[in-house]
Amino acid sequence: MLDIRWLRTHRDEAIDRLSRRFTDTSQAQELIDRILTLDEQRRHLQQEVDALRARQNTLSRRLGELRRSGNAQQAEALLTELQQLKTTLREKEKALEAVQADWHNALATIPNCPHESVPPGTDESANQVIETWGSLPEPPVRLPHWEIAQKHGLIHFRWGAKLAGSGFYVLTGWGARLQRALIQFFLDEAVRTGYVEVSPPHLVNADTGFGTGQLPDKDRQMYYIEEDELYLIPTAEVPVTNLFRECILQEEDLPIRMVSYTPCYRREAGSWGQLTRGLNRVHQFDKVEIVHIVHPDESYAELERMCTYVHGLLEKLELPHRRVLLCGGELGFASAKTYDMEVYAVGQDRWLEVSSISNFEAFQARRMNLRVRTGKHYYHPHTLNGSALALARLMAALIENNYTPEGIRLPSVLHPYVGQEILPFEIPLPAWTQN
RNA sequence: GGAGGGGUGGCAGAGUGGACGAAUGCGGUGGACUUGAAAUCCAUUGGUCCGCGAUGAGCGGGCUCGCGGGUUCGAAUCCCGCCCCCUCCGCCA
Repeated sequence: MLDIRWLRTHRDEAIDRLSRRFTDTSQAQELIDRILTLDEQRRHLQQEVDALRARQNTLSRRLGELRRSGNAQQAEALLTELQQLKTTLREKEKALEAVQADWHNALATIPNCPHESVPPGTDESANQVIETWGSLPEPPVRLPHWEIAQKHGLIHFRWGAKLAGSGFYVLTGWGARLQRALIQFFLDEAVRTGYVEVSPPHLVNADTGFGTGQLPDKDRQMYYIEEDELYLIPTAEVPVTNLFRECILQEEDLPIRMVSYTPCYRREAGSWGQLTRGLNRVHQFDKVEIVHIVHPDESYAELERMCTYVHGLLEKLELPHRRVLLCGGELGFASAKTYDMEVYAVGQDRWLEVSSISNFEAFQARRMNLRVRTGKHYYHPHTLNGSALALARLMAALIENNYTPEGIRLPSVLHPYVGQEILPFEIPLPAWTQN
């Protein structure tokens, strides 16, 4: 949620920054001018209603006094006046209520203003590759992970489809073992770095979905359980950030740095095709997420620190990767600035997004009503989060880049976690796994 | 799922239709006393929206006693629905 008071005095700046998300300024201008108009109306009606209520309060109190002093005649006259006042008040209140609803709805559906360093643009082509690490392997054979994994019993795609439908998969044998090792490795790294580990519910209510900005924006992208009015989390960001919804923190509580492993559930409505084969786009994947809450002056330095941390993980995994600055149109609804970390997957000859690191500034804190107290004053802290890291695609890259006829070679950092230096192919799974 | 009890300010805890934004205690802040501290005394102490004011201090008004609706001139208080917590029963990893 943007700050309405800031919008009142910074209309042009807001339009300028918001325009980075669109093809031209007109869309941003419409959004901003609509909320400013509604805000005018709202404040005007509020004043009228407040005045009527003040009068009602005064007269009601007087009526009580008259009754007590036994002045029945004057009391009757006052009662008639108050009954009329009540009618007009109800009409005004209704009008105010309607405008307030529009006002809230309009404000809640405006995306965050991109930071000034965010390039304008509406699609991938406007993204900027900031930095690339590692050299791209050039193996004699390039195989996509779904072929390798299927043939050698790491992943069973048909089973996934059978159990839940397309876009689901079942890990088997060494595939399942690799995933478990990666989760453990990422959590250990984070805890060693000083993060506090959090393991939250995978189902959340609508207030929680609203707090981080998934609702109402991403309504159709989340799985919804109607009977209990609960959403399956699309990322740990949602429950972990919302731990602080409706909270007042002390300044010494900051910075808060949390890490959380959860599965992520995403409907991915409308996505299909060659680019979504195998593990590239699935309805459920595992992810270790880091969530930070920091002082507003610190948030952009913190964003860089998070990127450095994620880069460190990828380096330990010996994967070629690059950092991409997203353009305005590619930003998520709540984000002011986002870097993606992409890993090169040689079998597909493609860069796969394995981490998305964002600064939401005060956008989420405002939605959640999260504040920090300093003496008599309050401010909204900045929230950030990033994947560290997302597993399905990372496994895809590990499998493709480290494929040998004997098995999948593992980076040394994973050896203790897997108990192997290689995911060997010569130990076959039982025949029934081919069902 | 069933039965019962409960949800009031930072905390504890009164309040069952009007003088209640809310007694009292604790805590916090400022001050007096003191070399300093403790004790004591005095004052002050929630959030939010709107207006005036300089985006400050301050002043005025509205809303806020789990949440939403209703009754009433007037609701913390009465009625209805929902949520959460506790106890017992049932079910269950």
